[in-house]
Amino acid sequence: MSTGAPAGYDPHAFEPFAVTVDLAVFTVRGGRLHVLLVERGEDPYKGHWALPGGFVLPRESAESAARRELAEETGLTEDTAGALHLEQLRTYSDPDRDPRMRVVSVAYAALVPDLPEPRGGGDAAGARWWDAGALGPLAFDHDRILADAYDRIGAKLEYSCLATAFCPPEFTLGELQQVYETVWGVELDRPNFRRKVLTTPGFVQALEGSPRRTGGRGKPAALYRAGAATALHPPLLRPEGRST
Amino acid sequence: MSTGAPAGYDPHAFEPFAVTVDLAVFTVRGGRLHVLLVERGEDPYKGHWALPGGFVLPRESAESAARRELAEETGLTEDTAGALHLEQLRTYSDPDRDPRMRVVSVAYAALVPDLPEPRGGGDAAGARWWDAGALGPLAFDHDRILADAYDRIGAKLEYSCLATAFCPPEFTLGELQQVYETVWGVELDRPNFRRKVLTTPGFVQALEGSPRRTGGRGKPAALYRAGAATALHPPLLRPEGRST
DNA sequence: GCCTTTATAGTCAGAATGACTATTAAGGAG
DNA sequence: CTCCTTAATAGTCATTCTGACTATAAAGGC
Repeated sequence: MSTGAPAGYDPHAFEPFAVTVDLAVFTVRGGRLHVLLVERGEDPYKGHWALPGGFVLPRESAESAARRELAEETGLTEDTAGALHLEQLRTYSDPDRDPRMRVVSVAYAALVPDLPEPRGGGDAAGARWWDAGALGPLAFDHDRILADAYDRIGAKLEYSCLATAFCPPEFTLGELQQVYETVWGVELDRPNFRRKVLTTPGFVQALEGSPRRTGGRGKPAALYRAGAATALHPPLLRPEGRST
Repeated sequence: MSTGAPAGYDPHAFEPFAVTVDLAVFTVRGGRLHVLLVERGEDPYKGHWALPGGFVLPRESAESAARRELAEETGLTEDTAGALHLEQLRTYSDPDRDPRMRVVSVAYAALVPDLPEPRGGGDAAGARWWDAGALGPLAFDHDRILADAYDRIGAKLEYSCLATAFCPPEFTLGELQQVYETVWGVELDRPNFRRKVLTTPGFVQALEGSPRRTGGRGKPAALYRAGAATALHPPLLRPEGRST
């Protein structure tokens, strides 16, 4: 706000706003994009699945609330997953988006590497990963939030180094390419992808002594870790059109 | 929100959140980027300049509130400026960002063509355009919001057709180029800019009968209006690095 | 009529990309 | 052990896109 409260504004005068966060937590497992959802144990939308989230506490910022919720739902903290990427998406404020009261929700997208199945901690009845491809309707306006989140990360892969956030600390270029192919739903040419990634300074960084990942079916692949760069110049454009 | 209020959650139990909108309204005039600011008439920050904005009313969305405030401050509605572009930026929720109470603010960026000086309508003591280059410190965290807004529109010019929102309904390619040069603070090669814009389908649309803008100093320029496209493929990249 | 200014047309080399082919190095089947 | 399959890696080549230019056209000012 800015122009000052209306003269005589009383914070308690009318039904107040509640402020919450909603999280679209994505991961790539088995060549499919997955989203973390929790099952609602109460009305409204009892039995439906929803994005994890919760109230912003009186003395915390929305981002702190998002990190707290993320830790509660996934058991992850900044330490356990250094690559954790949390990004504010946008805020949803339709007056009727929650039938119980006026709730304004700040949505975040989080990208995590493949994780173990979430422990059922927190207040959620159950939490599990769902294939993002085929989801039944979610509670509240979460379908819309999820669609916006999906658009955002797809677009962001084009001009940022974000894809490494989906990978474990050490990864092969094939795994990185898998991330792009999974999120975009397209196939990329392997040599071209490789050239692009390796000629972009700071995108990835070869591991010392060039260890290789063996045990797979083909020629062992070199290992890399995420580089220092955050932006991609020029961008790595999707074969077709874009959104946003 | 999503997981349900904590059992027994009472909306009136603690100091509630107020939800506001803040607007970074940009225009290009005289080859300089300008921002609309209002002077605060009350403490805190009395006498400082701030982004226009105000409370979200109990039955309206943040976007409606933003449009309402924008109309109040500029005298513009959707009708008067068809090209008006309003875009949600992000939400600022630091617990101490307003010393009076807990205020969560949804920030929007608006792009408008060159407008007459704003009438002093609304509750603001005074409102005027400021050169975005050299601004004194603003009230609250508005310096930060403004910086974020600036980053966003600069980045968005690269991959969207947004620049036309700064132009009047009919414009020349020179004027469009001026927008890019002003926002990015760089000089662009005129023939190359022209080539890029004209070969991007749907970016601009030549006016029927190819009228020309005369009265200027050089050869009269052809007039265009904004095309149907919203995204730029491939993008029009800035000469140097980017942000966000 | 010059001169300045701006719009517009066109050229040319380098960079980046898309579509390929070839080679290397593993595991698995026989 | 040897062939076969699989995947990683190394190149090639043509096309597209871009940046840096030069040239021409059409206005106003003197």
